[in-house]
Amino acid sequence: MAPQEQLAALEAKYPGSLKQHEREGREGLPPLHNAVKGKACFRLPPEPSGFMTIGHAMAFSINYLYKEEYSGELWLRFEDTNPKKAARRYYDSFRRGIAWLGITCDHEKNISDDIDRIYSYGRRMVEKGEAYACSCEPSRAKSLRFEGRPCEHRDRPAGESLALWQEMVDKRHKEGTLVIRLKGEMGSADPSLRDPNLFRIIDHPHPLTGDRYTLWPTYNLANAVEDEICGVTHILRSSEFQSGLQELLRSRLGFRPVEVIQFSRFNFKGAPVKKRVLRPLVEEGVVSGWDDPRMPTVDGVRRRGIVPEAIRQFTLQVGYTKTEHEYDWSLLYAVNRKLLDPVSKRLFFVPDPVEITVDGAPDVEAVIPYHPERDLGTRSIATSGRFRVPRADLAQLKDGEVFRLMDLYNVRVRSSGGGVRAEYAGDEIQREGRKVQWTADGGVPVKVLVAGLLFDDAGKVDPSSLAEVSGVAEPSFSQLAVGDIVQFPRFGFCRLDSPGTMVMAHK
RNA sequence: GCCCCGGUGGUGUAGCCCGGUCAAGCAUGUUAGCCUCUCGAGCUAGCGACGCGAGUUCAAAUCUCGCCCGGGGCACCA
Repeated sequence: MAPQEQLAALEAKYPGSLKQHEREGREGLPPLHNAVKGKACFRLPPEPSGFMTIGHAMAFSINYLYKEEYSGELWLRFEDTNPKKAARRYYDSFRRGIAWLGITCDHEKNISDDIDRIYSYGRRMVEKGEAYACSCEPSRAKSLRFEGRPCEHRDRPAGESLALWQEMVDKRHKEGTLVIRLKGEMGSADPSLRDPNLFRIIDHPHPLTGDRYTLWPTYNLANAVEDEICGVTHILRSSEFQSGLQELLRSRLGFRPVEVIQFSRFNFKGAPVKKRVLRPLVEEGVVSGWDDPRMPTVDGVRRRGIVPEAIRQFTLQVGYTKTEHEYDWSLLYAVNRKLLDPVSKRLFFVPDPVEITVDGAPDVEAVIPYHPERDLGTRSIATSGRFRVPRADLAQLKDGEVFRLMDLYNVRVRSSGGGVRAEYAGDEIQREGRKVQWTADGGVPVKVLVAGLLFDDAGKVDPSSLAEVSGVAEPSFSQLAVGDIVQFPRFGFCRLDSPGTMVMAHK
């Protein structure tokens, strides 16, 4: 049967089966369940115990994008319930990174501001016998939990637990001796519901509240309470946070339900965002700091010339899924390049320069536009026959071959290899033939840092992943301000990191 | 060990809920060509994927079951 006949037969036997499906690719992020325009509320929940990573940036962007889409509210809420880990410089890192991304939050708070409020919920649960004070050794509690068996403290009278609670609040117990546990579901198949800890004593000054509290709520309780207080309607977070326990806590505390959407962590190839992996690199000096251009931190990618809009667009493109993924940097680079290309000045840069003298060269003042298509202005460069060109280009030229000094004139090589002599060969533009960048007198020495992958395919740290290229740039280079991004043609897009030092973003 | 959640080209995703023009779209990557005073941008063409097995069905990426593989959780971390 011919294809047409087959289709006709199928349609006759199963009417309607062949109706064309609309192939509408998803535009932007998928719609949210139960999100009402003007009533949705989201949160950015960083723990101020490390620097902001690009993973945070993407997760935050998702929340922000939704907040915008639904005209909702957005909280920046520091999850600082572990005084041993929180530090002021990390709060700042997040504030800085969020501002850089162009994310505006409607409210900002720290959980440590609300400890008294969280206490009142805790106290109520203890009073009602829904939570109890437990003095088991951690290892014992753990193995009982593993087996799904309760300890003797579980049946302690509520009054007794309440007295202990008050003593804990009053700092009359030592760290590690007593905790408050939820009377959860000891027989549950989900081990996280088996009487988890709600409060524990941490005798360590907090960067914001000092020594005011030593009894601290654990993450799950603090979150359940805070999401209620903040009026959060939608939680979008990565999947290392399991939701079962918070749901249980919300229902025990009589809180309204919240939509929870989990997605897997945003990993980039060769640069894991886990603090556990990143911290040793800093401490052992493998990288120069948290803002090393190889680091997947916000400070790191900013230094190498990734622009905030690129992170936003990239996030929108890849969206979020529960699939494990490892983004190839080229995906981000492509987005960044499209943003940078139309607005970046082109500046001549000669890596590994070698001098040539052009015999018979006219004295020319070249006026060259900063961009081949856009009007980004021009610069003029005076020349008088002495140039520096890339060694690699010169090495590939045969004796007698003609090449072009870009935007200037043609030159014939006189001796090959390390040849330093050449002669003027007209200025008519030739379609074929090599075009090389050059600098004349007045070139500026420039160092370019080129970031590679911190970890190789085997997962081993590559200490030589930051390459350095030395060269010379044209005089207008010295007019750049730190933070400016330009393209060195045939080399790559680079950002001025400090006077005389560029960091390459990508080709 | 127990509990969740996943598996579509090299990479990232769309499609899966509601089976059919899906011999699978898009982006990135890569190859070739065009264009270009850049190896950038732009344009054209090519390459490349439904984890495995069984079942249901006229028809399975899509539904069912089993298996395999991966991630996360089970902290006095968040």
